[in-house]
Amino acid sequence: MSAKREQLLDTAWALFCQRGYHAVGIDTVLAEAGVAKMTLYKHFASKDDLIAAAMGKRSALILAAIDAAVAEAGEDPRARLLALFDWHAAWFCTADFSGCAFMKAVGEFGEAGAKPREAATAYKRAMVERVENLCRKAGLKSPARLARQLLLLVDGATLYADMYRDSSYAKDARAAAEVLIDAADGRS
Amino acid sequence: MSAKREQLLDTAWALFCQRGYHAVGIDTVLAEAGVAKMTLYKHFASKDDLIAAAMGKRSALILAAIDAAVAEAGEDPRARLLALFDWHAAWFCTADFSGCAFMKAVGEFGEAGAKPREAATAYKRAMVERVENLCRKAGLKSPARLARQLLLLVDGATLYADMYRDSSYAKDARAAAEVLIDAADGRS
DNA sequence: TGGTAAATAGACAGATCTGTATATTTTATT
DNA sequence: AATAAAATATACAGATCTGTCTATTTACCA
Repeated sequence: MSAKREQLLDTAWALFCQRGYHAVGIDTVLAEAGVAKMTLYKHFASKDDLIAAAMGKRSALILAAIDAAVAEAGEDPRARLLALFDWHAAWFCTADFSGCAFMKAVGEFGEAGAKPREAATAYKRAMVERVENLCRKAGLKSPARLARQLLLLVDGATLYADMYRDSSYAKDARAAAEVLIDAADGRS
Repeated sequence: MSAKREQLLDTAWALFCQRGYHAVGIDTVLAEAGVAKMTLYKHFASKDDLIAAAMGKRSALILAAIDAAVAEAGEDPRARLLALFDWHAAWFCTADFSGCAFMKAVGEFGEAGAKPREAATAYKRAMVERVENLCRKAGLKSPARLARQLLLLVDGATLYADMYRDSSYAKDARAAAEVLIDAADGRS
């Protein structure tokens, strides 16, 4: 609703993703967003709350984008699964790609109840659920396990693409995924 | 050489890995290690230096442990490759497992020249080199690509095992690795 | 046992951090 | 134009952070 609130969420997401959650102070976010400090604390109870809210907003956007990419891939179940990898490949090639802020949150917020950590696990849970459904609808064997394995590839690729600033890991992940999918396909 | 120095490196590694690099202050490390502040700054120029040194020490230890596990796996090339996954599975089950400090360093030190980041990339590079050699000696097709793919699985599993505190991702990664290895094996 | 190196305690500077308090100004709506 | 809500500026408290300084004590080794 509030434009300033959205500005904060977007700026916070970008900065935290680039430089880390603890390394970036509130004042930096405020300066970059062009928002006063009191506005932040009127919208969010704490820095952790801002972080969790930014992750929540982004989670919804990303999941919607992936759903759209899957839908665009047509009816073929195999193509729908591979659309996930193509979406990530395109993401890795964006100019401001700097890794997955959800997995970075796991690294920085080790404590069990921390809100950013919970936001991250919720996102990944939603992700694996989607992939599992795709696997199941494709009639693949052991859909739950296959979904987990495919996400190991996706997140592994995201990590390495960020680490070496090399988008080509997406291709490797996709190729590996094809092998796993073929192996789980009873008709082949 | 110095016992205090080693104490610092080991304590720093454990704390940073558990709670994050920026979230843990020097004073916490000193208190936990039972070492005076001046001793730290006589051995290391800065906190980043301490971090990088701790990563360097641990890198050598881990690579040696993995080499030993591979050697123990015998002569069969496939078994040698899978030993990597078994080693990780055992690691995930340790009481104090809290993810991979190298990949967490990538998340927290985004700047290109940062010492902890360089220590992390160096470690992962040594790792992929080893796996690539194993793939090559096993006579597998596209050994370089396969090595990268296997490491996507390894690090993906490490991430999820930490995230959900669930060691079973090692099994999924291993099973996927077997499929990829079989597919790359011309004799099968 | 004397001398040298390593480690210590503890205070401190200076910066930065999160979060709050107060009073003012802008914006939007009616 | 009047009123209510949203956002602002600014200062501040209190904590925490890295890194330094000085003086003292411990440990080792010839």
